This record gives sequence, structure tokens and C-alpha cells, in this order.
Amino acid sequence: MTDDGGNGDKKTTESGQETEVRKGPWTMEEDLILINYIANHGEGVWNNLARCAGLKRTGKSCRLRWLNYLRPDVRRGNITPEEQMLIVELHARWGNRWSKIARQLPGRTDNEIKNFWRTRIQKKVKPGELADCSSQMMTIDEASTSHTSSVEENLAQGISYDPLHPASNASDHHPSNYADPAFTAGESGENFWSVEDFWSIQALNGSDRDQ
DNA sequence: AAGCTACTCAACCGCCTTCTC
DNA sequence: AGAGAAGGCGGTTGAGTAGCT
Repeated sequence: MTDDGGNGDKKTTESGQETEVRKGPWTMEEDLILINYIANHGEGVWNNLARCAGLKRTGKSCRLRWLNYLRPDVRRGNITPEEQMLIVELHARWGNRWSKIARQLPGRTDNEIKNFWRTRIQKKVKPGELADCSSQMMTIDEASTSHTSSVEENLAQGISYDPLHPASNASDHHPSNYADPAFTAGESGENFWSVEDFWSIQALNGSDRDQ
């Protein structure tokens, strides 16, 4: 992936100026700019953020990149059998409400769950068999069935459940858990250079992030 | 070793909802 | 109350890669 800047679109602003809007994969530099800006100013007002940070990206693009990839508490890869079960269960209940499902899986994004469903689950489940799917999933890890009832209870109370930390609950869940490489080192050897390294650097530098 | 196929996932698109003026 | 802007969400696509022949 090279940053040749050749994938930009032209967009005309209110003031009549043409600004180039970049599309496609984010570069390390863009990631750092975005992380740095949010660390100093916080999230929100994405269009404004993109402009002020000097990123030639749309607000939507910045928001997506931040939520799905750069957030310090985002956890990628290695979806556990418990999480799989929960996804299947919640999907059976709510359908394709990915963001809603994602809220019950701390550190997981709607995009990741959506991709996971489409690539790992949907193709294995014929239409009409979804109801049976969760029971099939249970055979993956019988032990995980033991907490199903507590999941139900938590859902009923609107409490998110973290399958990786069954003993914990929403109140003691903390993003710092995900600084542990064990949570981010995907089996597929994904490159987590930027996020993990960056947040470590921020910590070392005693960044004045106010959050 | 080279070519092909299947799979994964980051990112974009477009629609809908919510917010602000 | 209405219009426009921004945010949120689900669907889809395409590039990269791993596995197979």
C-alpha cells in the first residue's frame, strides 16, 4: 500500500474552493494525525475534526477509521467461541442490528461482527436454520453454555457482557485491559503496529489526553 | 514456481435518523 | 414546523493474502 495520493476525489466547499478528498486505505501518517488530534481535542463533530486536523478525508471516513480501528479499546481478531455464541444468539434475537449487537461485545465493532457473521457463520447456515445455529455453536464449547443464563440476565438489565472476562461486568470493564498484547495479537499475524505502539508511546510521553 | 481460487477485512456508499438553526 | 447538516447504520465492494493444484 503506497501513499501515492492518487486516489483522491475533488470536492467543492461552500467557499467555492476545491479540496481533494482522499479515499482508500489509511496511511500510518493519517492514522497518527487522527489519533493525535482526538487525543488532544476529543471525538465528535467529525467533519470539523477532519478539516482542523488537516486530513483530506471526510468526517465519516475519520469516524469509521477511529471507531473500527484506532480506538484504544478496540479488540480485533480471535473471536472466542463465547463471543461467537453470543453473536449468534443476539443475531437470532435482533437480526442484522450490528451496532446493537456490538454494544454487547465490548471492544468489538459492528463492522467486525458484520464481517464475521457474513464470512464465518452465514455461509455455514442455510436459510431457516438460524434457529438451530446457536445450538450448533454450543457444541463448539460446551463449557460456555454455563453462562448463557447470566448473559440473558445481563441483557435484560441492559448490561453488556464480556465473554473474555466473564467475572467482570460493565462497571469494571476498562479499556486498559486491551493494552495487553494477548488481546490484540491475532492469530493471523495482523499488523497492530500503529495503534498499540502509538498508545504505548502516548503513555510513555505522559500525554495530556484529557479522558 | 506459477497460476488460480477462496477467504478475510478495511473502507466506501447510500439511506435513514437525529440534531441544530 | 421546516430545511439542511451531521451522525449512525447496514449493505456492498475490492485489495490483499493464504491455500491449493
